[in-house]
Amino acid sequence: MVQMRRLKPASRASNKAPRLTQAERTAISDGRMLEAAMALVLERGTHNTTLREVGELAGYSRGLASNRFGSKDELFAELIDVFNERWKKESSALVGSKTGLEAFDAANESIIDFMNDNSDYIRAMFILYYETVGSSTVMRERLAEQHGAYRRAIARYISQGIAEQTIKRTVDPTRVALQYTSFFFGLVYQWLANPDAIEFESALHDFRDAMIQVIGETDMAVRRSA
Amino acid sequence: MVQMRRLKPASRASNKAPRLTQAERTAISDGRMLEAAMALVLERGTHNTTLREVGELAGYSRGLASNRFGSKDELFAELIDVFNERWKKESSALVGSKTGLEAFDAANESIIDFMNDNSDYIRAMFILYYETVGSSTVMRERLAEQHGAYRRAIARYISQGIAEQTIKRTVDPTRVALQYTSFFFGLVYQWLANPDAIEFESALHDFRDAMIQVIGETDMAVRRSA
DNA sequence: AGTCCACTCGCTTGTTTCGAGCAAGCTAGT
DNA sequence: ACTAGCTTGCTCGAAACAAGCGAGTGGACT
Repeated sequence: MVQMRRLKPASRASNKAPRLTQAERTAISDGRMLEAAMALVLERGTHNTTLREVGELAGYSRGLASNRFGSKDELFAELIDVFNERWKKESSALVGSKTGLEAFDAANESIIDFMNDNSDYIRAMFILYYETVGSSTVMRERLAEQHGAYRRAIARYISQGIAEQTIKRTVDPTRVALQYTSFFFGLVYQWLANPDAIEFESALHDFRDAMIQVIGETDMAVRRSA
Repeated sequence: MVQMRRLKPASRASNKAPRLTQAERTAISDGRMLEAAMALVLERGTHNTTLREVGELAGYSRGLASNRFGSKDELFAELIDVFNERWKKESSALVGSKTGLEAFDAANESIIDFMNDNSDYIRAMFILYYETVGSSTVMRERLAEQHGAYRRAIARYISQGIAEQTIKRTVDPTRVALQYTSFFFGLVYQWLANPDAIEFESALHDFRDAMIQVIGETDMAVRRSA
């Protein structure tokens, strides 16, 4: 059970006036509520989280979450957007200007890094991802859009790898991309259901190696360099 | 929108007395309600399906679904159990007494068959599977149990394959099993989000071939027959 | 063997509780 | 005084539970 202590509400009565703009104020309360929502989703899933709890855990009233986000669905959509933003930033920081196989490996490692540092974050994110799949068409379309983006990103790395002759030219990038994303989503799914049973990092490395063994140019079928 | 016509309630006033036991009676109404629940989940997801609708679509009253299953969660748990039962039957029919690589391929094909014949069924089943992952601990444990069973089954086929020398003896069955189940769950997940983007059958075949290329004895790295 | 009563059990209906969502109201800064 | 962030009041609907209804059944008594 999450301790329902109310966080101090935005310290408005501070001695030196913080001098905030309106946008900054709402950003603070929104942030607090999103954080609270994440904690609650982690603990009980979206289903058993109420907007009342979100508002109160964030240090506000019963109704604020409703008032700001309009609906539960929109709150969670917002959460997913925040997650995606942060993920994209993390990933592109590690991939940088790399291309092809190198970029692919960097992306792979960025997932592992992100996972190690923010496993709760990731957990909540994917709970949202998976629960959304049975929702309204609107939500599902956004999800499909995201999935497509992942697949395209991977496919691009593979194409580059072919151009750079680190990957066999007989390989179909979109098929490989689908294999990779499928493996990844499925791995996370099983990890969510039973974290103890899944060795996340080594599973990803194993899969990467197996994949390169199939799609890499023969002299490339080596262990990734640490 | 599902047409909300009430099905004829169990024809008790039949001319030749059906002479049913209590257990048979409840089995009929339970079955009708599970069927209704499936249809509604398919159409709107678990979220937007009410117990009232389930009962009424099945041809009964507002409250029966509640009365029988106790809670929404338990109804869906029951649905999952029914699905699993049917799946297991289908699968073991095709696997039969096969072992090793043959059994693995048969299992793979059974999925494809089941998919082609009952895609709605599967769809509903996995919506439930994925939505459950963020639920209460009890539910998640059942899910974890299921996942573990799948992994163990695949691992057994791999082990047999090693014994039969169709699969390299350097292969770790549990790792390969995890790769396979991950791929499968992730593929279904993306298919749920966007059925049009995913070519289910060929994706499974592709993956199977890639896997065998890695784990099969060199002379085994051939296309599956048919 | 036939009649009747009481009981069982599948199903319904009444009711409570609680969450989502909306609207109107309040209040601290400008 | 006005704006804008936040709260409170309220309505609607779903879940869950309890009490009730009624058809069919078994047992007792004649």
